[in-house]
Amino acid sequence: MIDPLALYMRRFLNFSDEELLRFKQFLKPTEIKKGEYFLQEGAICQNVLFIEEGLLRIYHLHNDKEIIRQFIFENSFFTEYESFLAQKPSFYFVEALEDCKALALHYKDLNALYDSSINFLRFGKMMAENVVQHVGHRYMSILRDDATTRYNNLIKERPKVLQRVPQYMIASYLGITPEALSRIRKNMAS
Amino acid sequence: MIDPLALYMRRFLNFSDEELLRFKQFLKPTEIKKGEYFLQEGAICQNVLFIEEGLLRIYHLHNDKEIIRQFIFENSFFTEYESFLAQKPSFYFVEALEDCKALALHYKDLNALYDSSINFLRFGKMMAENVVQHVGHRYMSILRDDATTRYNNLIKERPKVLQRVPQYMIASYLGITPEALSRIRKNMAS
DNA sequence: CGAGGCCTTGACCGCGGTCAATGCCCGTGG
DNA sequence: CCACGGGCATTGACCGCGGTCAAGGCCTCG
Repeated sequence: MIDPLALYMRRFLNFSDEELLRFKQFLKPTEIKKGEYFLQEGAICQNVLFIEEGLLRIYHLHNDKEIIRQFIFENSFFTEYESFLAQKPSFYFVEALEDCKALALHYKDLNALYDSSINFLRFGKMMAENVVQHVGHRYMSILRDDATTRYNNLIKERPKVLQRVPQYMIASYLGITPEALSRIRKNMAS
Repeated sequence: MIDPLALYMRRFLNFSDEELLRFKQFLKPTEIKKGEYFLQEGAICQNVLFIEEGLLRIYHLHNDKEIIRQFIFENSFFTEYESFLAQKPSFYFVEALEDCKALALHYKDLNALYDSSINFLRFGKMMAENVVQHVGHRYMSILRDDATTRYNNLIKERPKVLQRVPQYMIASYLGITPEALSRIRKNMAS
């Protein structure tokens, strides 16, 4: 039987069946319908998600403008680190762009897992290190590349985004306006 | 006796004296003179540093232009995560802007420490999570704020940088040219 | 058929980049 | 002690990328 969660986790560490079973005991199946929020600004992020189906976006509101930080697809873990780790109010919104099925792991349960087995701690460390690399890339890309280059990189590296996310959100993710993205696409066609 | 390293580490976890001693056994005192490199592009980052004195910068070379990613001051840990974790060639240079005294911890020794005590693993996880937050902030700041705002934030949040780093490097760190920073400063005076 | 959301297009503007000239500071050597 | 040179900051002129505002077209859905 297919078990995307086990597959995912074993790509990083070879967890025993017993460990995976223990891990899964804490997971709570959750549905987030399109347009609903997993997290709102001001709320404390209590859970890590493993997304089985669907698509989320995390964005920040600044002067009534949305700045999209990331799109999160199925078969990956997600949490709003800043709020989750410090258990303090978040500056971000996390909204479902498609109907989502996910497994939620609560803050206290995760910490219990960390204390129960060194492998979970290793895994948590690896997840954080992964995020460091990913955000680091995007940070340098913004400093280094113009908008057209960033759009081309997105096409190459995450084509799924183009297919499943409306253009004005992609623009926000790239750090430009919908008008600018429209012009970039026009210029690329010629 | 003052022990900045112990102070630093105990701000995160209460390590026992025995643990700290074990940790320190692996540290190798290192000097990096102003202008010398801790890491060059293409080399593999073999060490984590704890910087006791001095100041480093990490930058990337793109079309003969330096893009400064970070300044690293005394009393903090540093490594080039991407190269260090995967033990693969780095895209960055790490250069001393002032004479540095540092303690170097080798890749294999760090991993031995991770295996020897869960506290070191916890600490490593916290360091990574710290970087996530920090880089995350800077990422959002670039998307959200114009250059003047970013400069003002730097003044507020890291005034030491202004005192110890030449202006054209600050400009690079902010993602603008020296000329642009000069104009910003001029406008702020009036 | 009408309404609203999204994409496109055009006109205009401003932030920041580029290039070149100038000034300033400071270390070095005649 | 002064002259020179090199590195850094500043200033001005000009330009282009991307933002802003407004209008128009297209789709979907009620």
